[in-house]
Amino acid sequence: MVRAGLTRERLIRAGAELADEVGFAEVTVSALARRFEVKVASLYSHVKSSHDLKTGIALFALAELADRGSAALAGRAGKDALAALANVYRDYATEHPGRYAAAQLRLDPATAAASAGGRHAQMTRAILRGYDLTEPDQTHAVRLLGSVFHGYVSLELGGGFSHSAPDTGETWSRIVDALDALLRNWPAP
Amino acid sequence: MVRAGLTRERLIRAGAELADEVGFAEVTVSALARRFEVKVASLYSHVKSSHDLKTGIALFALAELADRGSAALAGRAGKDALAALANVYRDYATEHPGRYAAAQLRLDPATAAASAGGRHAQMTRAILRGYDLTEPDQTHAVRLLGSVFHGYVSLELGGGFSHSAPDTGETWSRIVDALDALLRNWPAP
DNA sequence: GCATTTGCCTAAGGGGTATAGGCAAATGCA
DNA sequence: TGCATTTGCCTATACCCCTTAGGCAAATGC
Repeated sequence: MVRAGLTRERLIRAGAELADEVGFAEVTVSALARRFEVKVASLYSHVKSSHDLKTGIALFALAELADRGSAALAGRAGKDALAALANVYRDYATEHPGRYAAAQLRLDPATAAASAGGRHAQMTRAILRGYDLTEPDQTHAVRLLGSVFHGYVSLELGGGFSHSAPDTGETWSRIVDALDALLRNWPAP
Repeated sequence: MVRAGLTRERLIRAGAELADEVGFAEVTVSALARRFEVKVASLYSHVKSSHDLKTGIALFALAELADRGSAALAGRAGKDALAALANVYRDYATEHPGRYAAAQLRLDPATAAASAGGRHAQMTRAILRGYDLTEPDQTHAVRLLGSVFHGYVSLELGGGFSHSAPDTGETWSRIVDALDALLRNWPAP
């Protein structure tokens, strides 16, 4: 019988594509086996479990998103950098909703530490170098930016803003304006 | 045989409690049946499906959260109101993580329209009456506040801010300060 | 007190997860 | 090139969750 050439990496990539098509929650070992025209049990030599598969997809998405962020940030500073990173998150979520959802998977501390999660925090910190913030305000601002990016994108993706004017792209760019103004004029405690 | 006295409402309440204990994703018709010491099939006279049960829990949580918001907002305005509503969301998520997760369930448009979702948007709009914003900036601001509240709370709950100083309560109150400053000084387009 | 309704039950089928053990294809080495 | 070993995918099996159909007994209504 001809072998399918399964690999942990191929399974994770295919899982990411499947997530974008049907949603991350619907990514299942069985569905993936069907996609490769292979029996379910065959996948268990390559991934430890369904959870392991999903974790793999999450790490993949986190890294891919961090790569896009780094690329967008190169050569930019200040508001320009802020808008660029903001758009990376929003565009990624639009193009790859399943992967974006995967990136939100709760990871156990050890896995999280080894993930690209730290790169994301570093990118936000890099943007803040264009503004005049010192600790602990810088950390507060990192958390605020993370919250806005994640919150907005997930509400928009979840349909929370649908069917209402003005359009969400307009709001997004005004929010970036507002964040820029806030960072330039961060209130004293 | 003694009847258990099942009711749609009792099932949804118990489902909400179960969600807080084991996580919303682990709320299952089977688990609920075990909790009532009843056979699984018995629940299907009260809820249409597993999805219907989860939707019920989501609507319950959305309404409960809106009630808390209304109560907190009564008699407050300006930054005081802003901080009060912000804390309602954060405290609810801390006390009832499963219900908070349930409130994030994506609802179909008809169900969403009949939910307490609209009350949430109205509460945020009410806060903005204490600031000097006109449309469309008011809508942009509503979306920003929603994004920050939801984003911060879900990142904090997901462990995104863990193991790092300063503590998250401190950041939260500084973020409320920052939002207040931003709303008082919203940038022109 | 009896008929009707209601509530929970048993039975059964379908899909996902996971493990054990088997056979054949690929690989490595003389 | 031929044989032994390793590797990859398979069948079989068991368990859990979801869902529907149909049955019997408790509660309700007249």
